[in-house]
Amino acid sequence: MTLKTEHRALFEYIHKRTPIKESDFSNYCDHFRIKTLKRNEFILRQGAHCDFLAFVNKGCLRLFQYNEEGKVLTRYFAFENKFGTSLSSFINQTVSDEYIQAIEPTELLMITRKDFYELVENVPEINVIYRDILEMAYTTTVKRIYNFQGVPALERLKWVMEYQPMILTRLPSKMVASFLGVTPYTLSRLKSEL
Amino acid sequence: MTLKTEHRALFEYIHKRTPIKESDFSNYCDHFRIKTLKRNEFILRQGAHCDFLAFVNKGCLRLFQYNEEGKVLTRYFAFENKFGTSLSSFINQTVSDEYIQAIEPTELLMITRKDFYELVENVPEINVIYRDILEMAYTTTVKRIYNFQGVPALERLKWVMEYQPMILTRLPSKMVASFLGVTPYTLSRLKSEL
DNA sequence: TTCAATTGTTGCCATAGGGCAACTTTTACA
DNA sequence: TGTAAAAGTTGCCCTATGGCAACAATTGAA
Repeated sequence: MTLKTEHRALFEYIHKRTPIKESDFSNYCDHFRIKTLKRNEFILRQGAHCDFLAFVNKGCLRLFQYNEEGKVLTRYFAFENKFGTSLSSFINQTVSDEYIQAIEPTELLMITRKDFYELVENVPEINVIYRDILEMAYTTTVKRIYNFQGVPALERLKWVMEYQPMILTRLPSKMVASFLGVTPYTLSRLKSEL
Repeated sequence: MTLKTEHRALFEYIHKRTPIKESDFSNYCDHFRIKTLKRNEFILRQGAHCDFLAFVNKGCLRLFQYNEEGKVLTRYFAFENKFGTSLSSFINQTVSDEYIQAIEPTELLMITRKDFYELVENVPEINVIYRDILEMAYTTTVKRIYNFQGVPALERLKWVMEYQPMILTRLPSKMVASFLGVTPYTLSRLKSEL
């Protein structure tokens, strides 16, 4: 039995991080169900419980929240071959402060929290993958803190240009600004300084 | 056999989070060795590998790094009953960007990375504790990002006053400023606006 | 393909926070 | 416990970024 096309990228993702046989993967990969989203469609809103984990096959997810003054604060973009979830809510089964939205027409593989934790307990490769997700999420956020604390906006922009160019090429500038923690006016001005 | 005084607080910490018998804990608690630090003493420097996890019995640790211009960026203070380590380095066995320093005369329980991961594999309670540490580290850093991205300095100060008052009462103002991401001048001015 | 709606740019001024200097207060340890 | 060094405060001015308004460019749905 051969793998469905839709599960191919996820298999490669896992295979890159830990030894895994395609035949084993195919035993449980149907827990990851395909879901397509239109541009701007939400899969999580503030106040809801995040009970899923999503792997991006195609398209892009944005994680953000609103601050007290109603300003949009963008924390993360998940492009192809990345996982997206509101991890704090997913882990602790608490209400989410964050929204998750598709920015482009998007195809996801989604697994429920319950199914995922069952795989984490019973499938060593998924256990490794979960550890990997947690570690990456953590190290990414720590880098981001140091960035906001000690790096001026123009340098943050240059960093994104170098290491995450898709953020600039695929997303509206308004969202890039929100990700960088500046207004669209300022981003526009920073660009002209490059 | 009764628990040594030095292991009491760690036992309580674990006990609060997961069922555990004192007699079981005493089987492996000697992996956590006591270490005392003088004020300002370092236990980790940038460029070293962080191969330990420290539980603070008494005193306070500061985690920080320098940015390109040499400015001190403080990320976290670990007071009594908190764990401190440079988690990215600890997890990935990479070189640390961070320093860890005692701010007060400090008493720690330290366990090596090797011993700790052995306990994580073999002792269910320690496995739970490790998951807990990762989750808290992650959710703390995410909150901090949203703080820097969308909350003005005066509000950040008020937040610390309410939720982490020890930062203000026990630490020099210079370090508080660095933690808040402002200069000591600005912190001094913010205080007069309260 | 068009055109209303959204997004991006830029001039102008406002504001938050930075940095220096001078001064005061606190601290540490001889 | 005296004193030098460090830390904290404040006046003054500077810089980075914010916010409004007017305009230009782009977009997407009919």
